[in-house]
Amino acid sequence: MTQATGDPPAPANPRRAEILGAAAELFARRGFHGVSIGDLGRAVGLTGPALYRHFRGKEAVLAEMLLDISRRLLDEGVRRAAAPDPDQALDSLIQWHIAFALDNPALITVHGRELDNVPETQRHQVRRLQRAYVEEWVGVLRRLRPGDPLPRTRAAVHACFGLLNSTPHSASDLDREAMAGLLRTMARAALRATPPPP
Amino acid sequence: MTQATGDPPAPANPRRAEILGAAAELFARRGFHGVSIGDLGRAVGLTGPALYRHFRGKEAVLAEMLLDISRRLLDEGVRRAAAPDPDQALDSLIQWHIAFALDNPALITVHGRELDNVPETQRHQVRRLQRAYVEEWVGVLRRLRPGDPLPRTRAAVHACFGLLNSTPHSASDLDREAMAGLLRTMARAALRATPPPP
DNA sequence: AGGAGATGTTAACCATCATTAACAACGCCA
DNA sequence: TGGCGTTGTTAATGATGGTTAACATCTCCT
Repeated sequence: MTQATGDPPAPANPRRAEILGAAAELFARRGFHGVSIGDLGRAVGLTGPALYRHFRGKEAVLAEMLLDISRRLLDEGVRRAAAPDPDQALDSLIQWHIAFALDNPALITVHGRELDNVPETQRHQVRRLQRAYVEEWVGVLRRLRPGDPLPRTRAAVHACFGLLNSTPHSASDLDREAMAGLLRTMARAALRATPPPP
Repeated sequence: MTQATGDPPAPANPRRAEILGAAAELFARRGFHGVSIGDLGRAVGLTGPALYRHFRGKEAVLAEMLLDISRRLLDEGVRRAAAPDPDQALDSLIQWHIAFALDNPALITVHGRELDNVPETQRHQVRRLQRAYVEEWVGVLRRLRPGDPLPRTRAAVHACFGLLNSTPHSASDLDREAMAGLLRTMARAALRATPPPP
């Protein structure tokens, strides 16, 4: 027994998950504004308005999607960054991010592109989570590059994300294992390279 | 005297350039479908329909923009890749791409995101130009990593573009020179790293 | 059996949008 | 001076979109 109000259900509903999955693919391919509610329903075998039984609206789908991604990235990121040896922590973070990007190319794409279309309150939450995730990386990296000025360390992390998140745009001629190995090698080298003097 | 048909002018019109510049910013920030023709006109101090005096339509603006970017990247890319020493050629390519990305963050963003919204015929042209640009890099890199299987070299180039194109998403706490130096160091290291055995 | 809640559907609404039509001002050359 | 091409404007048009309303099923619990 859920409440009798017109509010969409909060619990983990299989339909909700199905819609979120289809929305990820569509948003990634055509952009948030390029996907209609009709497209979205059709992608899961429904008509457009059926969507309102599960979400408050189109923006709510995006918001929940981005919140979910950001939380998943951060949760595991915190765990991996906690390794005592910064070398191991960094490598563990890199492998985590690569696995996530290879497993969820559409999510990574949307995560990087559509934040502006999330309603304000939730946009702030997503931003906080994203920042926190970046800071996990920055914290580990700072132990490896002690003299590096903080803004540059942060910029290096962002650049590294750009590298790792390029996965969805590579035509993917490589099988998963080869791609993961390549990205890992490149990311490690990029982050360990000695930057020019400040 | 141009022709009396309703066709928009082809020559380098200052208004056209102004519109293209404003469109780049808007498309980068809100996505192609998130920008209306009214927004576009307003951004250059006109009303929406005035745009049709200069372009055949909204898609034509995007098409011309992407064609222009792709051509500029490729033209200079060919020039730089021609350096006899592959080491120098690679470094020259890296610095060219960094300069372009730092000077035109909006263009780089749109270039990477909106290809699907270009009408078919021109989309094919853009794709050809993009591929050709990638192949310039691949050609240089192959001389530096002779044993590397081709698909992996290509994937490495795509990943490197991801790294370099991350510029617009970094909050840019770094001044231009510092950012350029950082990206150059990271890109060089990433591309020179020895990948795992195939 | 029956009633309630969950989950769909179709029809209706209003806003927005891309595009075109009709009309106005300005500059330039014959 | 007169007319034509250029570059604007506002008004109209037709399509599409997000959202809501009204109505239909189905399931499940009593």
